[in-house]
Amino acid sequence: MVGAAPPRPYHHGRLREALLDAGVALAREQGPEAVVLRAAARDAGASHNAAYRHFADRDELLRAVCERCMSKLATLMEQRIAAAPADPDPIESAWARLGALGRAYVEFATTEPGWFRTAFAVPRGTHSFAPGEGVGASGQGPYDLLAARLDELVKVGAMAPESRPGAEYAAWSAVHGLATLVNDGPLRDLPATERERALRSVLDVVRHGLRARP
Amino acid sequence: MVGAAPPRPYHHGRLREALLDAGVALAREQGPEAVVLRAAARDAGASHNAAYRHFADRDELLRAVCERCMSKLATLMEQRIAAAPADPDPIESAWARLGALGRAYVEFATTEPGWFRTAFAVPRGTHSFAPGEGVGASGQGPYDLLAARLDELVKVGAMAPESRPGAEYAAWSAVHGLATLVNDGPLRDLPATERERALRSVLDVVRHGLRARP
DNA sequence: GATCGATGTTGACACTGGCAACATTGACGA
DNA sequence: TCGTCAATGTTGCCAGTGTCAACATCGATC
Repeated sequence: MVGAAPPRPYHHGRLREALLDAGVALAREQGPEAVVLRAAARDAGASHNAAYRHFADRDELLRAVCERCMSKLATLMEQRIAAAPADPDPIESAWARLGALGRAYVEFATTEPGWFRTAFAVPRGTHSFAPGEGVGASGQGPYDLLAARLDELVKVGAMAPESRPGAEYAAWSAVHGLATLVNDGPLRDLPATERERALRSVLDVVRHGLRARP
Repeated sequence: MVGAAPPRPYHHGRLREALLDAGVALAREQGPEAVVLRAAARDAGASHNAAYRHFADRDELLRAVCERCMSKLATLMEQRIAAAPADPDPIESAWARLGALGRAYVEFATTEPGWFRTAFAVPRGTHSFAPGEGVGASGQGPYDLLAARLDELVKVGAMAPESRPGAEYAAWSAVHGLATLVNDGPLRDLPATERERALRSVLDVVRHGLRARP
């Protein structure tokens, strides 16, 4: 058994990327707690401690993985907004796009629970992502995408301008709450049909809570 | 230095309670990740492994601590509901109580962030708390308290009966979402005044989203 | 061709969860 | 009275983790 294993070169070449890929894979399967330096290094084909040449500590690796997961969320939201059914009535179209955004958020939480949890597991001490981080193809993050939908609602007259300030908080909270309750929390075992009912209820309340009132 | 340390008895006597107290204290300071068997045992004045006589493993201890934290949340909600301002108009009173409930939820998340995170950090594999667990003085958990408020809204005519099914999801999600975003998530550094604005916006959308529409 | 900085490796330490074997104590029955 | 035993607590150990320090390799650059 001499020379059986082809000796890989001493230097990996793209270890940083490999560590990130491994971290993202771990996060997908088991959530943010599983993003562990030694495991990532193993999967990347390097020995532990190699990671320290690319990340100051475990938190820095985790933060980078979180940012990637946030990008994935933003990307799905972009896709679902683009695919929202168009309606002759611009008001109806605008509501449909907001609904598609909310649906995408919850869809991500249920189909990729590990990624969803990781996206929001940014280590303490780190502030939110800097501009340009955690964004989708359009360069916008989930928050930006939501704000754009709300601005559109005001523009087409679906929502009163007085209601606009603070509306992000309400819409975001409602959808984020359902997503976490279903993904992580007490509603984690809710059957799919009931989950759909819950989502409808949430979107309905947001729509009627935000809409221009006579 | 002979006989300086008063030797505590070999058997602790109430180790289970002491472990729980230590766990709750750790959770309060640093959240659920800090609920660690060895630290709890140290703080309780026993050596590691003593804990295994009372909890099968770390998850079982954590679960018991989570349940205590949920009780604390339920208790605060009960208090704030009871203290809600009464109004001659029963409809207004009912809304005030729902608002007090939502406020209490977010208040708990901001004033006791460790406990709040722990309340919802029930280990995977465990289902929600059994009936009678995680409840306040009235024997009701947060979900029960919310359902009672919504039933009351229907009863006094503030909310249409058709809107009642699924309303828990919407109300709970909205408040839970804000609480986690502010406690744990991207809004964790929101200044207090802005947080208050966000809370108002959330409560407002819930109210107008749920209310009987002409 | 020698030097040096960037990158990877090996070895060590302290911490955790968890298993096994042993120690202490109080209750209970012969 | 005394021996037995189950409940409870302890010491010792192992694997896995983050992190520091010392050493190894390699490519670019003078």
